[in-house]
Amino acid sequence: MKAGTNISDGETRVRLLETAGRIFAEKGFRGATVRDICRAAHANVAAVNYHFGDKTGLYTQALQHWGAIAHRKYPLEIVSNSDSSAEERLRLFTRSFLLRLLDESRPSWHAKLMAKEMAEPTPALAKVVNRYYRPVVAQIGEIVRELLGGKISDAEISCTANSVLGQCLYYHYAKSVILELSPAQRFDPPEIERLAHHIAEFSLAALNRLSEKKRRRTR
Amino acid sequence: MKAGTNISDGETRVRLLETAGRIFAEKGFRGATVRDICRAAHANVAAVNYHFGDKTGLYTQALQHWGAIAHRKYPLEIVSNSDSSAEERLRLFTRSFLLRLLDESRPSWHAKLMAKEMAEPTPALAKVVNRYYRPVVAQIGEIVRELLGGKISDAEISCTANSVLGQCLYYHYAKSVILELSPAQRFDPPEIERLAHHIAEFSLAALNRLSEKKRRRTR
DNA sequence: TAGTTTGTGGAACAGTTGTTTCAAACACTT
DNA sequence: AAGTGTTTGAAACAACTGTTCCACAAACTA
Repeated sequence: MKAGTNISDGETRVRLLETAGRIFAEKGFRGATVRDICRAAHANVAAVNYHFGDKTGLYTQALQHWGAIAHRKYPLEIVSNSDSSAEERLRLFTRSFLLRLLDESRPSWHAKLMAKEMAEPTPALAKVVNRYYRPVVAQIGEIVRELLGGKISDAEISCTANSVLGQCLYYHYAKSVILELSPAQRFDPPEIERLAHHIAEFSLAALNRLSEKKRRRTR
Repeated sequence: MKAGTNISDGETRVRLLETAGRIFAEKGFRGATVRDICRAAHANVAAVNYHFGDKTGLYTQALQHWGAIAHRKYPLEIVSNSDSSAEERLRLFTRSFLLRLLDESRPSWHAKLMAKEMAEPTPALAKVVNRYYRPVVAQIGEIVRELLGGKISDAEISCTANSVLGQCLYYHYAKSVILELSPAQRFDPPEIERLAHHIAEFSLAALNRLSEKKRRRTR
């Protein structure tokens, strides 16, 4: 019988899930081998196929596993349910988003897995994007809409949200290049704070200017 | 004897170089197999090791080959030697940079290879970054410095340049995710034009606002 | 033309990959 | 304790990987 129906599936299953998240995040889907993962998880090679059917099954479930953890650890409500102004929520957003992406100290592998998915999509992309990335985009979209004010087309909102997201994600996926260009660059928490602050202020400056322009035009 | 010293190395060499660029750009270094490349280039498997030593040799030389082509095709001088204002040069920059990244019609694989390098660095990263990406960063850095005005720290310049670069590159490396989120999104030349325009206006709004603020503060 | 270098083609090699097999060990019910 | 289904472990499989070998053709030199 295939596993997966039982709730408490032993512990090798979760051990594999946890370890797979780390290794997939490090080496990508193709780069990570089943044997690597199993060795790190102190499990037999056959365990992957027994518990998850095949490698892609393990990948998909690891993605969801860590997605749920990230969801619990960095809940979006902190930003969206806040009573703060839109400006302050944007600052909160860039800060928490960048922390998710760059903080090495805590096991925030879901963000790294997502980044790998972006670079080299697998069939699991659609599900993960809709479940975990769409809310993030929706959230920054709302903030941007509020800051721009007035009635703006969805295309414009989308572009502007992308501008904020792009600034944040750049530090993650171009990290190695940035380090090559300026080896002095650090990515410790205070530096992350500084980068998040800059992105927020840059974006707020743009948004304020653009909304002013819009108001002046409609006057 | 190893090849490479002779200038006209037959034609299978260049055929491999050209084909390898395309396939490495599509599948990345690990994903692309020597057999794939050789089949597409109508060459024997042994040809790779004969002409380039090994797979990484082919990769490195393909990277440089297409780097040189991109350098010839989209010369930076168009932007930096222009007599236009800094504003106009920023618009030119985002437009030409985004075209390099997204235009599918012409074989601009160097940008795609660079993006793959960013996601999963190989030992060839350092050379390629210093030769082809550093000038790009330097250029946008200069434009930003001029637009911000006054004396600004290098760290600040760097952050701001990254903000512009990040906005552009997002559309390239998150392309599949963007398509999943909004399938109606197109990436044809007029749409690229629109995106480039948005990025330029967003960034200019931010830069103008920030330089105003700076001026007010130092007054 | 004879001899040497240079390039090519097909086959094979050694290593790694995901996956499967099957017997032994385990947990759990009756 | 016997019998049940479930999980593990070591080995092997088949396919694929980069790479090498070697015979042969083509091009050039003397």
